[in-house]
Amino acid sequence: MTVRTRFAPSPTGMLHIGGVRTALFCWLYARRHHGTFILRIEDTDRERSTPAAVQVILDGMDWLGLHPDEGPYYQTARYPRYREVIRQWLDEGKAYHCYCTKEELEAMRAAQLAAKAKPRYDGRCRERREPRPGVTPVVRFRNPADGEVVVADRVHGDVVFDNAELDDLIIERSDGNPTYNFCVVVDDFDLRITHVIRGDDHLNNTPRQINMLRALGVEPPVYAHLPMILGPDGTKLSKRHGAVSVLHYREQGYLPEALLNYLARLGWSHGDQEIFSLAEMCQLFDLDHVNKAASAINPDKLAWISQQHLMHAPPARVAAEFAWQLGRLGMDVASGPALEPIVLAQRERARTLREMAENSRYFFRAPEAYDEKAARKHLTAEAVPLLNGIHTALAALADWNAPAIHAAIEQLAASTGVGLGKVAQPLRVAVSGGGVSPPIDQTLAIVGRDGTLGRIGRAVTWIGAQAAQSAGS
RNA sequence: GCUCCCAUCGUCUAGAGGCCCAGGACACAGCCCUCUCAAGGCUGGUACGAGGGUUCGAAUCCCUCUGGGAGCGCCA
Repeated sequence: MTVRTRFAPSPTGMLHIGGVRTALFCWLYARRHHGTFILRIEDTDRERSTPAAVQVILDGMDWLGLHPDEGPYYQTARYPRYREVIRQWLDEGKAYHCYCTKEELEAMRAAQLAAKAKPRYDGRCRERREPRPGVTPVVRFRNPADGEVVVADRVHGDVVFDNAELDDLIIERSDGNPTYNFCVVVDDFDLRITHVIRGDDHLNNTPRQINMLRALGVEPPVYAHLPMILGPDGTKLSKRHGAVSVLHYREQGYLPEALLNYLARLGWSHGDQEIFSLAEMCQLFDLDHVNKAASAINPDKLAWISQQHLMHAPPARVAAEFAWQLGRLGMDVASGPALEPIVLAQRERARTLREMAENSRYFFRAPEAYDEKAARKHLTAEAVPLLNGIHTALAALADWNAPAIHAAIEQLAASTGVGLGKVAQPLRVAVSGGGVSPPIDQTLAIVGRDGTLGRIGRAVTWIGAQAAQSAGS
């Protein structure tokens, strides 16, 4: 039997990190077993589901590369099928009409809570034959009254529930719409889902779903309930703490495979390995090494993993996302230097593509001002002869490339009897505007000869102006 | 309140009775490398929630407690 997994988000909010992790594990499991990954949109909540939310889910999955093999299926498109099952269950006595009003139900709940009992429907309409005038009924599933249900969970082991704890849940509302737990069961059955991988907030729903599956005449699929993901502070994910749309991570400059790598390690492990390519994850993922305990997001580690991927991904691939980030900063990529050399020069000093872009501005535009501290330290009167000297040497270079530039700088340093840093730092500030950049030869190679010579000249002029100003004041 | 789940360094985790006076990773500190910043290398500190068992032996098995979390909707 081929593996069939599904990711079933409800389009009522955004697709955040928790949902993505669930989707990832479903996708990974399907890939690992050469199975089918299905996307199903659970939009039976007509009030809160929106097309925009559906689009956000689709866009997010697309950016991440978690493409479904089947679907998306929409529950709202399957209403006739749900009605059919409900009719059948009504005929077979597996479901019944309940004429209790919302007020009655509320009173019941209040009384039970007051008696320190678990609030649940008491089954008072179970044997009712006659309709009740003026009340549009709901349909309830007739849950077995006794015995127990065992959820054979791949991450938690066997979890046993008493049927006595379960009440008869509503499967069709009085407005005729089916409800979530019921739709899930019918869909998982119709779609022949073999492995239900989802958040463990659904563990408590599972025994009811198993009972309904059995009413349908099938044995349940394999279940795997994943632990929750918590915010950096160890509390539930909220808007304040990490519950942001996945696309936000793109804006922050993360490579999708880096995000996915991080998420895979949140709750799953393969010995001591931390860095995984997509292919490795697909090959190694299993349910046996999924953790049972909830885990907190650690932004520092995400950033580190991001950098690892930046350093090891093909430069051409990084360059594509890098271009997008530069564009966001208003850089004119088309008329600037080639991107791949910049990626190569910058990737070990940037944790995200966004950082890389912010640190690469001077490759596209001459600095408008010098970093104050760096200028005070390096753009000094002592630096002027050095800058003039290197200007001359660089202007005379036959070939403009890093080794040649490096040789020129070394030669100047040697002939003037100073260390390499004495030449490199003023040069770095002159060209980049600050005290930090890739190795100076690489930096100059990318900036280009014209740009470099111009910026050196401007720095010398600036030093002169500073001197004149302080002399005059 | 009831039912269910969970519990190893600050964080992510390895660990399926002896290999563990607990290993890796992030973060942190120091050193090395070095034209800056990084990257990289080396070194260091910090953890089995508590109490009872079982066993020759327990982070690993059992019980209780404590602490977290989830569910208990005509929400999904």
